[in-house]
Amino acid sequence: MLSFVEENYLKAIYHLSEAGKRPVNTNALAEEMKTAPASVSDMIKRLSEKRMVDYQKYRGVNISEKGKIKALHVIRQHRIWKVFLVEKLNFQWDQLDEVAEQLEHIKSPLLFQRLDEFLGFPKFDPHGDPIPDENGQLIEKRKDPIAQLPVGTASIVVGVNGSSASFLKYLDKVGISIGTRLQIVDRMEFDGSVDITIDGKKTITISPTVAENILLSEA
Amino acid sequence: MLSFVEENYLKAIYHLSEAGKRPVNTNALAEEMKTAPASVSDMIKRLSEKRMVDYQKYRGVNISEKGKIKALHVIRQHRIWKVFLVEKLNFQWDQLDEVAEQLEHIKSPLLFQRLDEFLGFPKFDPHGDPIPDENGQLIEKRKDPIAQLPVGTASIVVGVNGSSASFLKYLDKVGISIGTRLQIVDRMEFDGSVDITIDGKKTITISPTVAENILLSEA
DNA sequence: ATTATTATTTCGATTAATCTAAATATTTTA
DNA sequence: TAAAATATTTAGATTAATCGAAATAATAAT
Ligand SMILES: [Mn+2]
Ligand SMILES: [Mn+2]
Ligand SMILES: [Mn+2]
Ligand SMILES: [Mn+2]
Repeated sequence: MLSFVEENYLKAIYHLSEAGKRPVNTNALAEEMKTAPASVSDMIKRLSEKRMVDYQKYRGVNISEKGKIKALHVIRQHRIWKVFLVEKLNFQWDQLDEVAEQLEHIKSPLLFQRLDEFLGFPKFDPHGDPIPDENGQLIEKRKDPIAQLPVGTASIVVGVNGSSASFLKYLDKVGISIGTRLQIVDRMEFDGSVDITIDGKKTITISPTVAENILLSEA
Repeated sequence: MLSFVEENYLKAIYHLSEAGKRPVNTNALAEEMKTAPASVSDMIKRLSEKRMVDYQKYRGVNISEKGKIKALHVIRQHRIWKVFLVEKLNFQWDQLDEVAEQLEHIKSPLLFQRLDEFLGFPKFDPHGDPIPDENGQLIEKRKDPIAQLPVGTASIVVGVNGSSASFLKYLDKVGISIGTRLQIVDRMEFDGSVDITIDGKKTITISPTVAENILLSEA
């Protein structure tokens, strides 16, 4: 059984390695975990003994298959709780992480089974991030920024890049959130501004920066 | 900030002292916490330094005002989660404690505020135990076993003594749960068996033992 | 009032998680 | 390629939580 701390490390390693694609170095992990590099060295040794990571000193750490499954399990629980907090308890986006970071460590398969059912088996969390299934399978849909899609595209908002308060407030104001249907109606060649229609109702112009940071689903 | 373990100890001290009425001795606490008495001595010292308990060695431990408030806070959270698990996730009684023991330690005033609201500000948990308010106030209603109430009494089931699986299964079978309305229609003098009407529908006879273990509200 | 029994505390260790400072390895730069 | 800079690990402590064994205090029995 992994401790809360070990689970948090695994999750960080998973994310920093981009799902296991590249090794993670000690300082990056120390920064992510807000601990001293020395503490990271210690913890990596522990995780290595538990076969959760592959590790050769000075070479960085790679998550193992076993570790990846565990990490995805925690990520699943994290995201399911987020859905609950937003859908049922009306949490704001910026209040989510602090609580989900705690709730994700609750040990009870039954709880998550029932919670998942209660929420209608959601596939994406409130940020548009996909929820892994019980086996750690991620059905990652491609997400493309508006800026990279052709005029005429009509699709669903599945995520945003970054999460600055001012950007989220802007989205709120113009009426865009996860699940909103957008259509790209025009693109200004001179600066990349885009006209979009929101939910088939009103049409607004968004800046190139905004177009870069709103992600639409491929289908 | 108290650790999970400290919170669990405080709760145990609160319960074993019957809400602070009497001191708790080391062995009783060790048994309750399933630890060695030596560990209890250590922990009591820690809690005493934090002014959560009053302690003189060999004299037992008394919960302090500060400690009582903290304990009631944890108890509140424990019971609110139980309501959630039963009402929203359809947990059985015997599956509750393991999960609630974990969830009760989540640190987030906002979460409990919202959860309380989501559940409609429940006053009692699924076992009929009262939920303390945010200030630790307990509006404890008297609970009387059927065996001690006069014939003619009509009232609501607010709790049961004990929680053996077979007893709970029996209650389930005859259709009695927290909130069920019962009327005492007759009592056999020779053995104390009682005839009760359930929800104004069917009338059944319960044994003296059962009559001793079903608790009705005073009002 | 001793003695025996029981309860409690202290002592000394262990494990998990953390830190600072020092040592060592790797990488970069000149 | 040797020195300088950076990254990482090791060494040695600390704190929380736990334990078994030994010492001590309190209580009960003779
Ligand atoms: Mn070390
Ligand atoms: Mn976490
Ligand atoms: Mn000690
Ligand atoms: Mn607990």
